Amino acid sequence: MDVDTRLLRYFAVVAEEGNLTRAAQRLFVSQPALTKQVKQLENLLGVRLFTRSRAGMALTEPGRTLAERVPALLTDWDRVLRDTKGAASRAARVLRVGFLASAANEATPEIIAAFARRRPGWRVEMRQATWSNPSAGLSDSDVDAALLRLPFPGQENWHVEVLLTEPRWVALPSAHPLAARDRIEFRELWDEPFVAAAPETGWWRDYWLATDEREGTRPRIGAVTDTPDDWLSAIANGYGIALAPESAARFYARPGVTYRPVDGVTPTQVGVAWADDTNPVVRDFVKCCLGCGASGALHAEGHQA
Amino acid sequence: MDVDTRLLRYFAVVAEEGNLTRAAQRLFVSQPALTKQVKQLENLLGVRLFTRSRAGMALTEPGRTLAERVPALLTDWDRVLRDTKGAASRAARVLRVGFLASAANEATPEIIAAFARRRPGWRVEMRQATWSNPSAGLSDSDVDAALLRLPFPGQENWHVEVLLTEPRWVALPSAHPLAARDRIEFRELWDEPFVAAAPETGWWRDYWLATDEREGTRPRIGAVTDTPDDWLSAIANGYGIALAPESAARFYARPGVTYRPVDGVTPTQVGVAWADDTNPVVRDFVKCCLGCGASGALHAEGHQA
DNA sequence: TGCGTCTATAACCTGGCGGCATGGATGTGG
DNA sequence: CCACATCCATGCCGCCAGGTTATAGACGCA
Repeated sequence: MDVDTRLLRYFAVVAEEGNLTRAAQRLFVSQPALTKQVKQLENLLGVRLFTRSRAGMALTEPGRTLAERVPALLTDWDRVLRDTKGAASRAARVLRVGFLASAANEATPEIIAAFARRRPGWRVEMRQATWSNPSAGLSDSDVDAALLRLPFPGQENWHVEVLLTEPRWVALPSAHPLAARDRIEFRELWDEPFVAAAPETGWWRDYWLATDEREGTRPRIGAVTDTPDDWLSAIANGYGIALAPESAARFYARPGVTYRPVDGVTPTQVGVAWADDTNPVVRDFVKCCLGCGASGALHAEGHQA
Repeated sequence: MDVDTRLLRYFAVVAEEGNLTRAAQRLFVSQPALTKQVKQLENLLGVRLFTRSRAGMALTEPGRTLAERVPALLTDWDRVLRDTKGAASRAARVLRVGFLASAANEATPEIIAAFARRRPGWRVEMRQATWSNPSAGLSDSDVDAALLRLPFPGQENWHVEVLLTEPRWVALPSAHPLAARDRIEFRELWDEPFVAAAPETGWWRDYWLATDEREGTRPRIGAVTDTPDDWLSAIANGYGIALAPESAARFYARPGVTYRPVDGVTPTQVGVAWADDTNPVVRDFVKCCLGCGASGALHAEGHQA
């Protein structure tokens, strides 16, 4: 009897949530689709897994049995997936490193060089990820390690080391009145339209909208972008403003976009994350990040700030 | 990253077989369909799993990694499936027993009665299976135990106890010339058209065509049926003849169909099979089968034979 | 009585799976 | 040397299953 792991994921979330509507939101599918999928799983097994009521979905006895064991199945599968993809890159002597645009910085070339010295014969393959993939391929085991902005969704599932911390600034259209100012209070930006990440990124989106630091004020969304290019264009074209790491001022300078320091938002960090702590090659890479990354990045920053 | 277990099953068979064409036959799908599925799995993982050549499909290094671990994943899933369905029947105090039509006999009611005495409060739910499901639901964990004709495909995967042995006879249209005879040599039937089970039943079909006892002569197929009713009709209408257990002469007597003893074919057995040997209720049922089943069945047989 | 909060149903669109027929590459035997 | 057998790949088509939006139905609450 065959099942798609998607069905099992869906089931697990509904079981945990006890509520179709909320589960559907978490899974980024419509509620009717979830209804159908749950029903299909029940038909497939020939077992009623939930008792429905207007209060929500409550597990039946066999439903509980299933719910207890599905998570292990799914993590087993993830593990096999990782090993398989890992075997491919190991065979090719390639270390796959994902990164979010904003997480690569002056230190990155140095890290790669250091790794090359430490592991001759190996090649680093850098893969840039879009915002809609906030773990930069880690969650699909598409990469062995990732350079990321912290915090990121699912951070607790991986090994993470912080590489550097820097303040968040704001990127605005150069014509914007506030662009003339030297420093800006975040409170002054509450009513501005923001250029945001896709909704599927969950609280990652919220983090860069700083929803926690708005005292309840709802952010206005002026545009949704998925890559640095789109993002810069959207800002330059006046669709909105956006928070960005200080280093973006150097890496993503563009006519029409001005970066300014902001007071009143927490700083952001760059970190390296990886899944398999038993892989010596990955550990070497992490060491390179920590070694030259920390000093190198700080050095560069001190230089240019 | 979601996968259907079907993909994994397909992959496992191709990996084991090393040959798409043969794997497709084993899986009862067309070879192009398999090609596509294997390719899809490779695309999904972003990993080349096989190296193709005219010699067949050879696993790559990552392919080997995957092939080593997929069987365990699949059996884990089967296990969870069994536990979930089992939880449902346990909660309802129902013992689900599958049976192939020809495996139920005079002893069956007695077995059920004995079980009812041993487990008051429990109910036995008898589920008749079609020929296309030779394990009578055991393979999908749809039943806790099954009364089957031995041997059956996948027999080695389950616990099995033999309940009785009986010769195979032949069922023929009453108008058939051989119906006038008292005994028939199997060799005389080699050229007759047979009423057979569906091809998907693999060697189960062959067993009832007695292909092993034809010294290479290809059986002729006159009709394919899935249930006793169809089967009887097909024979009565002269589409073909068929081997059948001796007891069928009593249980499936019908005008137009005559049963005759056959020499030169191995006898057949009825057995009880079950998956979960740790389930005390199932063990009780098996005991009932062995206790009253053996004596009862033999008794009844002696009576009527 | 009307509203908010659940889940279920209906109608529709699309993509993927499976089947058949066929192509292309490559050894093998008459 | 050519016809054939044996592999895997491709093209085309029918069908089903998944997703979406809109809406219905059940029920508690103000």
